[in-house]
Amino acid sequence: MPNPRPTIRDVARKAGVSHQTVSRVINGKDDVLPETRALVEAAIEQMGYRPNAIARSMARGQTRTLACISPNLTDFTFASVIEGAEVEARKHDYFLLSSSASDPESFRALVDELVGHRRVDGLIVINPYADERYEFIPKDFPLVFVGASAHEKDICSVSLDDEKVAYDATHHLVSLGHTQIALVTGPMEEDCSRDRTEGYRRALMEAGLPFDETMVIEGDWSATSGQTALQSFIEQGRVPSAVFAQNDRMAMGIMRAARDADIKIPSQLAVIGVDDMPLSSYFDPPLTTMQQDIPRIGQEATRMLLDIIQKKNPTVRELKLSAQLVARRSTSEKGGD
Amino acid sequence: MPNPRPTIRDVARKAGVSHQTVSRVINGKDDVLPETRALVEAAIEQMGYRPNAIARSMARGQTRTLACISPNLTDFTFASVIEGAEVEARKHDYFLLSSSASDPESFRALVDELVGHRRVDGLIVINPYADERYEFIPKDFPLVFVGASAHEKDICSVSLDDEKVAYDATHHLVSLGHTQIALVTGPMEEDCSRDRTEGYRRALMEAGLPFDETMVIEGDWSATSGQTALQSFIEQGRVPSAVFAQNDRMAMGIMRAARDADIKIPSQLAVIGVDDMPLSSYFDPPLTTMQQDIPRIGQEATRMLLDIIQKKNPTVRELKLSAQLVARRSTSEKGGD
DNA sequence: ATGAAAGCGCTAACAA
DNA sequence: TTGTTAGCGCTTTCAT
Repeated sequence: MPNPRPTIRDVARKAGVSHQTVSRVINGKDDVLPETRALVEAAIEQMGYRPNAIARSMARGQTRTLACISPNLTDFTFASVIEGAEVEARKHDYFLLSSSASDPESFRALVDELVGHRRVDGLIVINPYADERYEFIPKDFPLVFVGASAHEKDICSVSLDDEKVAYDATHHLVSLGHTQIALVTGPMEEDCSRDRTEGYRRALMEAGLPFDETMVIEGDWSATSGQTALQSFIEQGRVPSAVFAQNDRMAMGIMRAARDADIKIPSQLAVIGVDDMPLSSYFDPPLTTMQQDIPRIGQEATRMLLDIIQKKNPTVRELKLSAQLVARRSTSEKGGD
Repeated sequence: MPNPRPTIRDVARKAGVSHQTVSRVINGKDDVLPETRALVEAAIEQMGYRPNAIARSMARGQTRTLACISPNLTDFTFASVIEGAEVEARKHDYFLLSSSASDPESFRALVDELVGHRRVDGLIVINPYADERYEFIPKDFPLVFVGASAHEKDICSVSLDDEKVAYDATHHLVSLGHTQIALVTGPMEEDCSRDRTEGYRRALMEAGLPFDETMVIEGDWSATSGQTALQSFIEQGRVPSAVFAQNDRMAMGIMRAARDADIKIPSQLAVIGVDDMPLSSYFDPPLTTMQQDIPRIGQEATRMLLDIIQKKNPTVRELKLSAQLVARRSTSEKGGD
């Protein structure tokens, strides 16, 4: 750049007004004479003036930036939440700073930088109870949880209605006549996994089926863990007729293990997952799953957060979204694709 | 919060020194007497003082924030680049603001906010030539391209060596004895697709095989487009013995179409992709692909950008990374998984 | 409707 | 080594 960027004062000088008037113009205040405004706008145009966001933040005492901390940025579910949150933030003229923190310590450091140094106006935390990170969450700051409802009653949250989703998934298997329904869970330290297990249990109960602990295997959301889970059933010689995997990736691992063991899906083993990730319909066979509107979760979280920041005291403080059954061929030959 | 956050001056008053001395302490300058430092640090501790990042940005004239604009945040490839970039940025005490712009107009608006308003110190643009967005890229600003090398010679870039990757992939098929090798490309308006097509052509040439335009179908990176592509070959009754899909998602669609048409993979049709996305090894059969280290791309881009911002002159201005063949069973029964 | 003055919380240049 | 004086570029009173 040849000469430094013009400031509000440079524009003022050129337009022959005070810098305050320029400020009024760029902020769209209506108490400026049309001709004065035109004068200022011409000067702005000629000099290529652009307001400096940092200076504005400084003077206004707010950054117009939100942060979203997630265990990682690549998991499709997290990325979708972030994208939904980002789009909504931009709609309200906010930016979203998304960062990943894979462990409590890096989470702590991140929060320290982001919130401690007042770099953002609000914080969205995805999977707050994934590990010990919740200890480092600043409760006296605009905050929204995603993926788990808050244990503390005054904290806002947006999540999937995990119990209901699991109930519906299990019920789908029950309604197809299955009585040997296995469950592969996420890490049991996550509320989400426990809630989904609870929904599974309720569906069995209602169907008059026993809840058999040996039919439940804990996974870690990865395809590999699903594969391992089914393999262990196979080794024990007690292959169920259906499996409810608490997410699609594990369902994919289960289908892989079934293929390797020549178990036909769905005739010998029905499989249902949760998420409806992009390629679920391309699996072989296409995967039946509980489809959730993930970007919406991010969107709602951002809305809530902005309400809190603007002191509007959100009407809903705990939002639970539902998921829809998408029946494909992994549970019935008649399923769609 | 009870009383407002303490400022550098509050701390100074309490410690009985000037605010400047406090500034020196929090910035780790060494020209402070140990006892003075201790005094100040005690005051900081007692008052719970934390420096304000915005004020620092204001005074220093830099934000310590970088931006990365991508077509979207959910595509695994993009998300991986972003994650790699973010991790590297944090390592250097910078933040990364990642935003998505699906079309040129929203790209323009985003750049205007980010760069025009000086909200960030540098910019990484993923897929700059995806559409007309390159017109809106500010060339007089610290900038790094990802996914395509720059047409203008003074712009830095990090990308995959697309020509070579495609050459290697095609060569793999040739070496397996295939002579009817089809190609499914990404959008031909993207350099990446053209370069990969070029590599495909070169491998054929070297093998003495003709480059047949009718064996090339343009896709859009989606699984659906891969599926459609193979279906159209099938309809024409000219199914090739092998297909090189320019990414894994399209390869997945191809495998799906083959399954639907009872074409056996790899015996009747060999398939190879590019990326090695997380579930590639879970496809049926596991997909042979060209594996790239995507986070590394983001990492290198950030490094380059920081070089530009700090020293103004990166040693390498155009970095092309390579990819490795991962042979699985979609090209040969003997492949791994 | 417009301007003047005061600050937001910090860093930088210079002085002591 | 430490303190003083100026800003950074803007918004926000409060006058006029």
